[in-house]
Amino acid sequence: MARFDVVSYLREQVAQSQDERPLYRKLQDGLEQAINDELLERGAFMPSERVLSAELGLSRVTVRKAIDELAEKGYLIRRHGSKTEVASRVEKTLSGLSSFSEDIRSRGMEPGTRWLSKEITMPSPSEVMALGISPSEQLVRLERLRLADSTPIAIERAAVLRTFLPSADLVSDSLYDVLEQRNALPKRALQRMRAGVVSPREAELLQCPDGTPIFIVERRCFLEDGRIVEFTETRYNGDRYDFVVEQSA
Amino acid sequence: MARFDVVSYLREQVAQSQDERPLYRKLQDGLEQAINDELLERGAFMPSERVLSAELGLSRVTVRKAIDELAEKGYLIRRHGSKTEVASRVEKTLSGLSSFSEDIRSRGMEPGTRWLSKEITMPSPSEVMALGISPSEQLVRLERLRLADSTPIAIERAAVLRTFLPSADLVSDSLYDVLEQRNALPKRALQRMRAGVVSPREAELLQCPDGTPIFIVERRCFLEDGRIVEFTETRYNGDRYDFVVEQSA
DNA sequence: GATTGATACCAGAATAATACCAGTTGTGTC
DNA sequence: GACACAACTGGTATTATTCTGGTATCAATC
Repeated sequence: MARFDVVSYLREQVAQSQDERPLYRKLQDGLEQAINDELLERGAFMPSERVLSAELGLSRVTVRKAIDELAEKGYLIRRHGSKTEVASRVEKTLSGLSSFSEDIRSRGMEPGTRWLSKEITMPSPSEVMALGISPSEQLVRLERLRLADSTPIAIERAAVLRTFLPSADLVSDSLYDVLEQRNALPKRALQRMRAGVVSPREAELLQCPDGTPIFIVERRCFLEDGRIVEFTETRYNGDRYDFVVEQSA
Repeated sequence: MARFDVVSYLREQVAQSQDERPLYRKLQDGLEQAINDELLERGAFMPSERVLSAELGLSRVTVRKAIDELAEKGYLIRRHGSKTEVASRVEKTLSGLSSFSEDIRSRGMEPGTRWLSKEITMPSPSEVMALGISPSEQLVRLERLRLADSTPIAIERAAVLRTFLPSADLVSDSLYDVLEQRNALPKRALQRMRAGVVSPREAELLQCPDGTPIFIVERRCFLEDGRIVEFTETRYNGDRYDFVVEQSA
């Protein structure tokens, strides 16, 4: 997109005065919108901070803050001495399915993770059923604790076929980043939600009392061609977590 | 939402003098209502305390107390030096949530219903909040047991505004049939799902043991013009019921 | 004690303007 | 093409002001 167009688009976004957002937030939201709507194309370069600052009538500090936030979220790529580039991939994998981290952040809390184990191992009976494999076929299992404001909130156990993930060591932070690099990013998911009661091990990991209700989410992720990639079970402390969904007729 | 709109809406809420609620509670309830009805959108920023105090004619202590209470409940996010933000429970848009009867039938079981009560009555505190009515305004409450193959599986409690349903006797089988006849068929719903533990009364009705996990679904149904019609809470026996939904990119 | 008001002060965020440093890109010359 | 230099870029820092939430105090009323 030509600079002229981007800048006037952003100028409109920032000029909106009927709401209480800080200026950097208006610019951030405007940029994010421009990227999502492909007014700012993937791989394109942004006007420089100084140009945006001058053209939008904002201080460079304000412009930088907006850009930094989007870089943090993966929308933009920052390189010292070089113009900022629109990332060629956007984080979202499945529409309407936000990541745990996004979800926790949206509740005003800080997300965190603690790895419990990453191994190649034999599948459990439910993993055999879910992934449709033989009981003697090994898989990669990733188990971690999910935190919100440093409080354990969920135990997540992901089982991934070795076809798509040969080694557990490939995953440092995000499983989906690795799957994407390997052209195995899921396009469809089935989620099953139910309630349960905390087990002694879970009670210890989640630091909650016996009898605490558990919100259990099983997720099966599929490629476009229908092959299953991953089976993940997440067990949330039911006293601390809920799901909100929207439905329209 | 524009500050002007928020402030005049809240001014109306606070001006209600027909009840005994303290001022901070009126403001708190008004804010909660505005958030639930999405007049105050998730992720939006509030006017500052000082602006609200001046515009609503309340002391800042009063405004702060209302906001603090909502922040404590997770509706608002407080950040020192920065305006208060409406928490965004990231809402997932899901397809495939079907009616109870359809769902049970698709599992090869026969759905059934047993009415526990149909009455015009005073609202509970959560119904007051959910429907945005005054505590002295009566509503229609319909309580029934949901069966699968004659086994009790859920307790459903629906509260409907008398604007849309003047009498409980109008409902013989399906609430939605009646609402449709009265041109009040909901077009949109928000559902909140969480886990809990069965109460003694529920254990008796659902014929399940103490400690059984409960899958709780709260549903708020809206007309096309945004007005709320109904607030329903359904408590499912977690050992017998789960939800399966599909999502795609 | 709870509610509510008025006022004062503190700490942090948002924003602006300016200066300087380090890295990249563009341009001109050989 | 290689190289030097200028211009541009992002990165960091400083000073300053204003607005924000956070805390405290005194006071009146129910």
